[in-house]
Amino acid sequence: MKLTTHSMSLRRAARSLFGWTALRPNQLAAMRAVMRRRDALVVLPTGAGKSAIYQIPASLIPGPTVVISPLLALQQDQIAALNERQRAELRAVRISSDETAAQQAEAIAEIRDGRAEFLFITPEQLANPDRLAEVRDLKPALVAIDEAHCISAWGHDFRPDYLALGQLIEGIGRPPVVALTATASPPVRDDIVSRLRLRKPEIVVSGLDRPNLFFEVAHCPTEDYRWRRLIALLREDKRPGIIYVPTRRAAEELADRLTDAGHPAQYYHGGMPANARARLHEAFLADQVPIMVATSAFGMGIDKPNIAWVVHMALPDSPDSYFQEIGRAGRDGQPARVLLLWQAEDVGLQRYFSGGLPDANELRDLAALLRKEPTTRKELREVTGLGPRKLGQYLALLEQVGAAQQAPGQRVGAPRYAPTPVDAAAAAVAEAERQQSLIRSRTDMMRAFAETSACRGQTLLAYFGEQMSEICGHCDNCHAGTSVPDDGSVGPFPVHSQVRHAEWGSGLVLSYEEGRMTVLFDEVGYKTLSVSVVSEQGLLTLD
DNA sequence: CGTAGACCATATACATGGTCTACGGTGCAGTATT
Repeated sequence: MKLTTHSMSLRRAARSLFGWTALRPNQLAAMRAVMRRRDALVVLPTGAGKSAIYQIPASLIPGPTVVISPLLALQQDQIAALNERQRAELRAVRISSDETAAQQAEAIAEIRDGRAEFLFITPEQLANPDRLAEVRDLKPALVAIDEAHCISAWGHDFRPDYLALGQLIEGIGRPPVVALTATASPPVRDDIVSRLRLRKPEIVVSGLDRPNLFFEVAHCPTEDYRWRRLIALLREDKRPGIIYVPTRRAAEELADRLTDAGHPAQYYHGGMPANARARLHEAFLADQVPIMVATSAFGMGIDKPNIAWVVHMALPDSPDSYFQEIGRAGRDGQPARVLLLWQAEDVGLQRYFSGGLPDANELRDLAALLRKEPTTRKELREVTGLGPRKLGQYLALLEQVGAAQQAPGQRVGAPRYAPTPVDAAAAAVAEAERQQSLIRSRTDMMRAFAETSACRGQTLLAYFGEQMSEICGHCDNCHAGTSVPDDGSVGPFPVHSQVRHAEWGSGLVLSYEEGRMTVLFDEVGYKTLSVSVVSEQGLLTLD
C-alpha cells in the first residue's frame, strides 16, 4: 500500500514539475528506493531522465539535497536547467571556487531558509572540514552523486578526494545516498558501492544495448590509412559528430588538417582557457560546430541528441571509456555510426598513462612521518619534497592499507594499530600493483574488442556483465557474417559464476567466445583463457 | 611504451642510419600577480 502511495506521489510530482505523463519502470524503481530512504546505485544511459531520479523524490522529501557533481561547467548547466523551471521546490544553488565568500554564504542561507532545495558541490569542497560542518548543519535529507563512475576512474590518482566521499558523506550526517552513472562495469559498481559505503543499495541497471549504433572497427597499419577511413566516413555522413584523439596536439593538428581538406572542424582539450571551452561546448550543442576533434576532456554533460557518429583515432584506455564516449552518439534514436580506428602502437600511450609504481622508500618514509604525529598536507609536502599529486596518491594508498587516516584540523595521521612503515610501504606497493594490473587488463580487453571477429555488441555488453542471447546485428562482424552467438552454456562454468584460479584468486566468469573465456579476477583484473586448457588442466574451480 | 624530432657520425656531399631526449589525459581549489 505504501509503495503505491509513493508511486502516485512520484507520478504526480513528475507531472507537475516536469510535465511528464509517465515514468519508465527503471526510473520509478529507483525513485521508490529513494523515497523509502534506501541507498541506490543507478546505471542508466544519459538522456534516460537520470537526474529526475533524485530531483523528483527530493521535491517530496523534507530537507535539502546535496548534489555531488564533478565538473563546475556541468553543475552550471544543471543548476540553470533547474532554476529555469522557477519552482521553489527545485531551486538550486552551489558552492565552489567560482563563487565569492559572500555568494557562498548566501547559498548556505538560501538552503537553510528553505528558499532552495539543491546544493551543488564538489568532493574537494567537502574535504575542507569547515565546509563539511557548514553542510552538516543544513541537515541534508538526501545525497545524490552524479557521474558516480568518477569515483573509480579518478579517485585512485587524479582526484583523490573522490576516494574519501564515503567518509565525507558520513561527516554531513549520512543521509540516504543515490549514486548515478551512465556506465559502470561490475568492478566499477563494486568500487562505487564500497567507496561510498552504500548500505544494501538498490541497484538499478538498464539494458545497455544501443541498437541504433552501428559498430565498426578498422585496424590501421599506417597513419594514411587512418586518415582515409576517417575522410570516407565524413564524406558519407554530413551530420555532426565527434572525433576522439589521444593527445592535445593531435586534436589541434587534426582539426586544422580537416578544415584545410574542406571538412570544417574545431578542436577541444583540457589545456584550453575555460572561456574558450565553454564557448565551443555551447557552439557544438547549438549545431554550429559540425565536427569536434577532442581529447577525453570533451563529453561529460554533453546531452546533444543529434550526434550522428563518433570516431576514435586511437585505442581508448578501456571499454569503460569507449562505451562512455560512443554513448554520446544517436541519442535521438536515429541510426548513428561509431568507428574505431586503431593500431597496436596505441597501447603504448595508455601504458604510459597507467603510470609507474610508487617508490617503496618514499612510501616508508611517509608512513613513518604519519606515525610520529598528525600533519597537514602542506607540511608533508615540505618535509618529504613530494609533489602535491604524488603525495595525494601515496596518502590514498597508505589509507587503503590502514597506515593513514584523516585527523582533526585537516591533518593526516596514522591509525592506532597501523602497520610498521616497512610493512605499510610493501602493502601499498602491492595495492598499487593490483590497481595497475586492473587498469592494464582493461586496455587488454579494449584491444580484444578491437581484434575480435565475434559480435561486437555481445563482446562489449559481456564486459559490462550483460549477456545477450542473440548476436547484435548492428556491427561490422554481424554484417560480415563472422559473428557466432555467445552461448553461455558452452563453457564448463556458467556465465556470472564465481570461480577460483590457483594463482589469480577468485574471479567472475564474464563470457565465452570462440573457444576462449573471459574472467574478471579480483586481484589481477581481466584475463582471457582457453576453454580447452581450463577444462583439461582443471585451472578453475567453482568458488 | 612508443613516437617525433634533434643531433651526430659517416664519408665525401647529399643522404642515410644510429642514439638520445622530450613528450604524452582527465579538474578541483587557493594563491599570487596583473
